[in-house]
Amino acid sequence: MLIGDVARRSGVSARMLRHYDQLGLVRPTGRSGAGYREYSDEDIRRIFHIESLRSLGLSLKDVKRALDDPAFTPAGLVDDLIRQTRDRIAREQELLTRLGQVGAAGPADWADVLQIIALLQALGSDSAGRRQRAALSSASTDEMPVEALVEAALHESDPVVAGSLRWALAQSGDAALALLSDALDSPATDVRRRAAQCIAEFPPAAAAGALRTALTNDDLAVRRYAALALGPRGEPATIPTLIAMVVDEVNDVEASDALSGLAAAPDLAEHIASAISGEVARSAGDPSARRRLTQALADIPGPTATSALTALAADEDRGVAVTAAYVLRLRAR
Amino acid sequence: MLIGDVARRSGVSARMLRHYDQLGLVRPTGRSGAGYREYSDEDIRRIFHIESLRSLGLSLKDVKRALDDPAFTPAGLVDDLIRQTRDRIAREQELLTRLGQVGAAGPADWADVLQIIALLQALGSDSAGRRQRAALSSASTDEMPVEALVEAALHESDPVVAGSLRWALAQSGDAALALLSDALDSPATDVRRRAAQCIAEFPPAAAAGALRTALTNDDLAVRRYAALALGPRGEPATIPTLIAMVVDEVNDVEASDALSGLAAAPDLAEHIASAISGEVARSAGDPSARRRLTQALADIPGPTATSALTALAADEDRGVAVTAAYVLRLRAR
DNA sequence: TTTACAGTAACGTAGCGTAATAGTTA
DNA sequence: GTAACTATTACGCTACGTTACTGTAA
Repeated sequence: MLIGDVARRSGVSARMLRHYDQLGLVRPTGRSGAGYREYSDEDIRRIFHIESLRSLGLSLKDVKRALDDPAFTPAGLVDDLIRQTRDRIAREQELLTRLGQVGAAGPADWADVLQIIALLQALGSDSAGRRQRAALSSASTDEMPVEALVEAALHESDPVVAGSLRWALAQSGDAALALLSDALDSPATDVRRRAAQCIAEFPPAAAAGALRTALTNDDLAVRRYAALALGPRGEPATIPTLIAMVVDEVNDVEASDALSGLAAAPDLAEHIASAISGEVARSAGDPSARRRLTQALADIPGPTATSALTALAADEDRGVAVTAAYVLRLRAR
Repeated sequence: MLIGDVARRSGVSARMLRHYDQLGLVRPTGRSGAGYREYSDEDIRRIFHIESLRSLGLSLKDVKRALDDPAFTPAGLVDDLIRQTRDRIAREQELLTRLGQVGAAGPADWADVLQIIALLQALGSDSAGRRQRAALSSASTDEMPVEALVEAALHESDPVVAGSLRWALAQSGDAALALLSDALDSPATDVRRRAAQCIAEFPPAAAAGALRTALTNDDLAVRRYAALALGPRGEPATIPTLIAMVVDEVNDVEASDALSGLAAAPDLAEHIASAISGEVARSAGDPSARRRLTQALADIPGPTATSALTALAADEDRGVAVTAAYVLRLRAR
């Protein structure tokens, strides 16, 4: 069979068949009088074998060895190919995420692209200082790679850098809020909490929706961040969480402040006071919790708070009793 | 700065810096008296820009355009790069599965590899005939690519080919059984059932363990295959499923046979008979189910079966009553 | 004679590594 | 004088496509 026929039947171009000949991979069995290559059935089988091995990613050189050198076994080579392919895939995946982050930022020109890349590199750096500078500079960038910033903020362990990233994100816009809201349901505890903390630092108007959702999150820490952010905005649904924070001594000062702010509305004040006095009853064995609750009650106006304080003035714990009595004297004026 | 310094500081080889010079990508600002390239700070910035863009996968030609041609914007190109990267990843993934299948078969030489590849190609063919031949020939192969055969068997829709694949797998060995057992918990209904059917056709001794596990599978169809395979082997745990098959008219003849086989043990016979008569009571509105249950009872020896048949001889459905009476006459001899 | 092949030879691709050879600098 | 630079030129690698020019079969 002549080269053109072979090419059509095997799908290998005539050029490549000549190349194979030159490499010694397939020497056509014969030549016609005019020097035309004549391929036998055996040659053609060999061509198919070559294509089979090439489909596994073997180089032409390895194919030649595989077909001609009996000492060359597949054992190690196949494993090698698997490893190399895995490596290539991993690299391509990284490239893809980078490209995705750049693309998501919607750069207008190549200068933007360069800025974004520099930012991404710095955000991924091992040096906290570089990450920090990147976080700060990102806020002054035209096209912020929000996706990458969120990613970085959700995984940043350095508290200073994390703070800068939250600040940078807070400047960014609603796209970041959407991504962060998704992260509230992440399987990783740390990620959920960082997401909540980020959202809490957004301008209140923009973040209110996301925070109200967070208020019912399964994760206690998430609910706490949301309560601390929403409480000062007058959201009554935060009250149970805020009181629990006072009891558990978790950001209890801020929680108390938020509660006293909420108590500016008279009906809420009554509600808060009775909820706190309920907690007092439940804190029988924990005088330090009662002391914090007493201090929280101090800033809640109204008769319910006053009567609760009166009861606390007779508390078995001396510190609690003294504090309550003092607060009562102040309120009397 | 001279080329060596630049190379050390930027990580770009001197060779590449000369190459960039030749391409016009970075023309060093000056030359020394002896013709040495002298790079300015601006040149170095440009080199870093080049490396940044290259890290996104841009070719040198595109990098040059990006840095020099203001009309060339990133808009389309980044999307193109993303698409191309996705394509490459998809291709590499396919290659990886092929390599995995070949590697898992543990070929001793390249002839084995060629055989396996041919098999894989045929198994993936669109022509049922080719798949069928591949399935049949796979059984006579030294190094069976068990992984690929299982994969094929779990997704084969043509019943003839599927049968051949099950047969081929049954010849193979325990590796296939392990893979098939995993597939019993696949999220895809079809896959689970095909796996069960495959396991059921293995030599009973080898498959017993897997089948006993399958007996408690969430999928009813899986439990049925397991019961049909294990029942004739004397496994009492199959009894409820087998009786349910009689009621539901699913392979009820084979199920009845299996039950009568199990009933060779006298205590099991009593158990089966009382279970069946319980089903009879529950089949009040379904005379055809009662008829099948009657026929199943026919082959169960012992007093419980006899008394159940006696009750059925007075069934409101004429067909059931006649059958039961006839069976009772046979048993009387 | 035309047409469709065949042949050889050689260049181009991308991104470099690796010389070989010669001049420069400290 | 020697070591450590630098310069230019050019070949090699991979797996082909393409082109140019020439020869052959039907």
